[in-house]
Amino acid sequence: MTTRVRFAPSPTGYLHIGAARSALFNWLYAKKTGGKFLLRIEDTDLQRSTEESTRSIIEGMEWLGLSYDEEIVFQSANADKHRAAAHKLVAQGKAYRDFTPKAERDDATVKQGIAERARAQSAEGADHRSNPFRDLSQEESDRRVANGEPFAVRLKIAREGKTHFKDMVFGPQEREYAEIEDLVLLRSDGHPLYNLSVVIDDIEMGITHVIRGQDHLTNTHKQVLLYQALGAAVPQFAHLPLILAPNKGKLSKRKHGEVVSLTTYRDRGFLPAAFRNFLALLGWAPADGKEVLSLPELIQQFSLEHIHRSPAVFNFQENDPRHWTDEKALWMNAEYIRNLPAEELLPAVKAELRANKLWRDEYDDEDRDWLLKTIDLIRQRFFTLKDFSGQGRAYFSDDFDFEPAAVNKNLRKEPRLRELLPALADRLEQTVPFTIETAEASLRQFAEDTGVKAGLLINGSRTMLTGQAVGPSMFEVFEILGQNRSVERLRSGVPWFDALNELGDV
RNA sequence: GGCGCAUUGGUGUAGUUGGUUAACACGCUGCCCUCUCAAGGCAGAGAUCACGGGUUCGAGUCCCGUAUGCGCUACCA
Repeated sequence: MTTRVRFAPSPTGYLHIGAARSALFNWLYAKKTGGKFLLRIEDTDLQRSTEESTRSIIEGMEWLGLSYDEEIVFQSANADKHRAAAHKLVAQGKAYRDFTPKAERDDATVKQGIAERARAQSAEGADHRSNPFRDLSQEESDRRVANGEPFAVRLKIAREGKTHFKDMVFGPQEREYAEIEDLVLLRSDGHPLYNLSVVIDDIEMGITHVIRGQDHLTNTHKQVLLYQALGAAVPQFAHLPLILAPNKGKLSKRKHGEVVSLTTYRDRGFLPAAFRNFLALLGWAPADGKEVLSLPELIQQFSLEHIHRSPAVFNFQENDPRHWTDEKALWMNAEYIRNLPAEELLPAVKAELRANKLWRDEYDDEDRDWLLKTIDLIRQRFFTLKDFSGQGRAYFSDDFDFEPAAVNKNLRKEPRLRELLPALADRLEQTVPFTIETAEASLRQFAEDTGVKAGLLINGSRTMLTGQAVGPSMFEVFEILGQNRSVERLRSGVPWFDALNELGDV
């Protein structure tokens, strides 16, 4: 039988990284087993669901490269089927109508309400099967319906027994029926509820493996009961450990902001492959310990058996721009930027340069080789795609900023540089041909002639040419920037040297 | 309140059926390289394997309890 898995987000916000990881694991499992990966949008909560959110989920998945098979299923379109199934269960005596008036609940205090109700019930000796309408006669029930009395539909769970299922991650699970209440399938306004909808849709879609967050682990028992009542085959389940915030609390938008949104990583210069690789390592580890994995390797290595059971902490420090997200994610991205074949990195760099008006059409043809060489040179020190337009700006434009700290350290400290640098420019202008080797030879000779350390000139040049204190080997920069631009930039400094001194300490 | 799940250095993880100094990656420190900063190489700090009992010749690995965290317990999803 072909594996069929699904990712079933509710479109009530952007794509959360935890959800993105669920999608990834489902997708990987489908690829691994040669099965299908389906997408179902659980938009039954009309109040909170938005089309915009649906779009962003799809975009996020596209960005991660998680393509889905078959048409997207919108759960709201199946509401009639869900209702029909519930009514059929009533007709079969497997569910019953509950005419108890609906209790209003306050979202903010539900948890508290649950605990209080539980305490009250156990105090008066009531159990989950105490509903007075559970054993109402068919005639009486029909009479009330004919009278127009509103009712919810609840699943009728046997008093004795237990449910079992074997979770592929958490192992064998069982639960006493006594622990499970007669769950509501249909609200009194006819609206189908989550557990019913999920089960009906999963059956309908032929889902063979349900891979989802651990928050659904205990609810799975209810769903197993539903599969059985419906006479359907129970799929395999695999629950994934949750992803927690640094304080081991819940990772939420409200509390943690954009760091939990997948789009943030796209917008801040992550390579999808890098983030995907990082995400795969949250709660799962390859058998051989090799962590940087290409997509084929990831698929090949992936297995549900190597997912572990304890929650993963997503480590980041709010209010610290340097550690705004997990350091390993940042490292992974740098790793990809550094090691991907330059050709493969090119499209992402192009998009970044374009967005910052640094792209020139020549990069597509006659200057393509130069571009590739430049990318290769500067990427060694980069962490995100943003660095190509930030730190790397001077390679693509003459209009770049000087880092105050760099100017301070490499230019201002040595007043002689205001004469030395233009003189060096003269020397380099006469260096023909102009290559890494000849530029180095000329500069070193010039240093010797003028009696200064080569390092002084090198570091000064770096800041003059790139605005930065750090960067690639200077002689390679000379060559990449070319003789004209190098010479020009070395000379351009004199006027603002003075201006800078007026600024005082930076 | 009840039920469930988890607990290996700061973080992510490896530790297949209990057996010598608890492994890897990120991060951190130092050194080397060097024109800077990375990368890379080398070295190092950091874990009484949550705690307490047990079983055993021997436990991170098995059992019981405790604590802590998380999840579920809704006419939310």
